[in-house]
Amino acid sequence: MNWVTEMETGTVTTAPRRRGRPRSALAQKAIIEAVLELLAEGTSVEALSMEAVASRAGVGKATIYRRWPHKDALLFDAVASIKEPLPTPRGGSVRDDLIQLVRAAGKARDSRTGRILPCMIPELQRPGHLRDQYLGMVEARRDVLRGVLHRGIVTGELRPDTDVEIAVTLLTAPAVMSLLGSVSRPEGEHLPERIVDTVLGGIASADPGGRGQMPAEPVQG
Amino acid sequence: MNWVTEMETGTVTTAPRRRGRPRSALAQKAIIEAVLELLAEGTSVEALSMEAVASRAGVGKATIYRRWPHKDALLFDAVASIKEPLPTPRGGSVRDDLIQLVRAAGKARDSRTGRILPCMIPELQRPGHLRDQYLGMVEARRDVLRGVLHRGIVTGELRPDTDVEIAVTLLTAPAVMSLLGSVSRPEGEHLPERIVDTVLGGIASADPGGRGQMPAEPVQG
Amino acid sequence: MNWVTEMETGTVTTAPRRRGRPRSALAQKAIIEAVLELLAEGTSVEALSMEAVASRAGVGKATIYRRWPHKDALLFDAVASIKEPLPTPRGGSVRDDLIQLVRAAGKARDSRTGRILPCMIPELQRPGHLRDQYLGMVEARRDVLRGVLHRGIVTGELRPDTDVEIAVTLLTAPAVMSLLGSVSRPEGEHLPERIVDTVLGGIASADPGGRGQMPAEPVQG
Amino acid sequence: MNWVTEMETGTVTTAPRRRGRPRSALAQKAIIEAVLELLAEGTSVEALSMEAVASRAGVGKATIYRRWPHKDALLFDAVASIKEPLPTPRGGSVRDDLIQLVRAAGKARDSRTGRILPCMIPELQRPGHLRDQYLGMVEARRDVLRGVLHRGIVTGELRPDTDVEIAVTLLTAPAVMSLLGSVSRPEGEHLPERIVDTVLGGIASADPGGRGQMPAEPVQG
DNA sequence: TGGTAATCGAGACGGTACGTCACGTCTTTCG
DNA sequence: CGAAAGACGTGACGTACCGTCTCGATTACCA
Repeated sequence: MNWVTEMETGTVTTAPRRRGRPRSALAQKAIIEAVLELLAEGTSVEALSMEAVASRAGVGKATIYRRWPHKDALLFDAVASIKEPLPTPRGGSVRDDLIQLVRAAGKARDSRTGRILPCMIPELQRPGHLRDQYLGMVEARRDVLRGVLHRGIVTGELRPDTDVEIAVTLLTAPAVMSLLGSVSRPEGEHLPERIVDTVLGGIASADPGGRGQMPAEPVQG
Repeated sequence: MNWVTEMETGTVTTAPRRRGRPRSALAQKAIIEAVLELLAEGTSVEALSMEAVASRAGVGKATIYRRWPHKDALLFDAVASIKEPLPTPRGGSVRDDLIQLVRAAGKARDSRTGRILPCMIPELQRPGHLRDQYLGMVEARRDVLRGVLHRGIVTGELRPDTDVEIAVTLLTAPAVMSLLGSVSRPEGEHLPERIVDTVLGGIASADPGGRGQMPAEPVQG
Repeated sequence: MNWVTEMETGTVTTAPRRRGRPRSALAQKAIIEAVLELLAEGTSVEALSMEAVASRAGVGKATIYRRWPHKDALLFDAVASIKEPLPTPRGGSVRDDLIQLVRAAGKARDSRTGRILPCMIPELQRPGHLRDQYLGMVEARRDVLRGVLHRGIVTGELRPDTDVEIAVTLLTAPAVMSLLGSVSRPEGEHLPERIVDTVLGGIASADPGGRGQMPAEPVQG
Repeated sequence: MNWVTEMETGTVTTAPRRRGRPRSALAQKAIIEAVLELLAEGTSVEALSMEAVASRAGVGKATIYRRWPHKDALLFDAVASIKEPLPTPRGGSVRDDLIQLVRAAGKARDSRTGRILPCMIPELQRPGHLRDQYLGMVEARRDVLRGVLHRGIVTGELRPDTDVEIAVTLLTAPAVMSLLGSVSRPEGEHLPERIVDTVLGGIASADPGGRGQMPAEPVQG
């Protein structure tokens, strides 16, 4: 899942137990924690220096580079370490499950997490480890959502012609908006409920002359 | 609107014409263009060096720093310079207008623009010039969307209890997704139409037992 | 004698009177004066900037470069401008003439002059305009000294086997020392007289066994 | 004695051995050597850039600035490092000792040394480390000369009324002249012998009417 | 229990980019 | 048309980090 465990996790049985002094688990944790502290304090990814991390963690620079090959790798692990566990829908009504998932996703805008995640976005533009692993994490969450939607179609709670991908995108929208941080977002009570209900019910009038539900004709941009 | 025009725009009537050799408009343009080229080539914000910009633009470093005080300022102006003009809805049916706006927003994922915009996201987390100006630009676009939605409520095309802020968020989501770049996005033909129609019509069945439209009871996380 | 006069001195009669605004003689003087002020204030040649000169003189940089091609050229002219006129011996006794010349040379350690001249020394190491012109000025002064010494040999005031070149060097010594500025120098009343009398009379005892006047034998280092 | 040893020399007994990787003695030497090479190649102090030094020495700029705070400091240490050891007179006749000392001083005009030393002269005008330390080195050499002259007075080889300070200045002059480099200097065989003998014996005729030894009357400039 | 070996904090290493300043030239407007 | 003002491309300044490399000191294990 990350650089450190990759290199430390071997076959369970063999466990060749590298000779010499083992690596300090405290140092490991202190380094990750130092990165998160600095990012949460408003240090930009650009301005975050390995030297500052080492100093804040009370650790030598070599101790960091022994574990992570690059600054990017450390950053990714640090960000990955704050991920909440994958939510599992309770299996009640589709509406209840969606509300639960949207609420869980909305937690991502919590104080520290919400300030840290956006730092990684530019790194996701170019192909590479960070992008692939980050994408995997995001897709896992979206798959949970897809599962609930497909179940809703099967149970008849959702219309059979439901555009699942579009629906996933819409239900994820508020969490994604919170990543941007600076745009105004809907607020108030029962936000997850309002979102889910809007997606479920739509906003068009029941019948304003046939418009809204069926496209009158394709519109060219 | 940006650092350069701020310092060059004086009282409209007087135009005192600063003494000495005027700043070269060619250099100005070459610098911005060099930044955009480098970003589009995959250079990360972190790796984008003023020295590379100067070299690419065929310009001295001092010529850059004479115009922008920081790398951030230059980056913001460069990104701001590629903004498309604010779209104006044609004023047909609400559905048509929304499709037009979503399509216009989707154009942001065009080759160069789409690769450049995400670079600025981390800069938007901390208060400052970049955040405020970027926010202003984004809100202007969202206001256009709000206007169309309110008109729909008045004309009866949209339900009177429509949650406008939620709807704005849902309709903006796909464009934002494409900015993030790394998550899977819905694809295929007539994407703007599908998005708008999903938001307009919802996904819930007409009546699977009263669920979907009205919450049975508030759900606690 | 310097860059400016070379290019400005024409035939007296013709005086073609160049068109346009004549060059300001005030600017010329202000520039030289600014250089001397800055050097006397302790600004090293290395730290002395054309920008500072222009600012101090209340002059544009181009006005300087229109007159002198390089910083070195300006520096040389500035230093040359403080040279006292060539001394002419009165033609009395050789001793009196030497004292007069030594005293005139000693004046070079006057406050401002003494602080400025040493700045040029490193520039004299490499061939070039500065070196050649400076060398010419120095040699002119030494030639006056040589003339007096040769006259002394003719009149019998000096010994016929006098090593003129060595004597010139010795008589110039104190002035040269004052260029170094930091070494301890002889002080007290009647310094020129003491120097000349020491060179004239030597320091060896009249007869401590033949030593001192005539070498007992050549000594190898 | 210089910046580096100052900071590395601790209490002789304890030698606390600073933590971390020790500074490379090779880099130290390479840097000094690079400065001397560049100066000897004719690079002026003004034109000598730290970047060129680092490049020539195959060293990072930080490695230089870790050891010397300023360009001046590095220059001084570089120049100080080429100082020949203090000469010790053999203790023969005063004449022999003086010739030995003058010859030793004359060696300073050897190829590289002679081209490097004059670079420092302007730095000696303003108070500061360079001036003080340079002054100390020069005075040590002059003290050796003073010692020989005083011994000569005691042994009777020199006249009891010898003006020691003037004599020191005269005997040092030729070496100083050679440092200045651009003025014409006496040349030929047995130069140290000719200088010493001229100073010892003077140049005045034995008796051209009482002049030369005793001033007829004080002369005012 | 005493080697052996990899770890630790510390910090120097060769580089690269930063943002500033001065060079000598060029291009404006004003007098 | 010259003078001032000041922008131009160039390149060095001294600083800060990068990722690597020694240091002496500190742990574990294995013999």
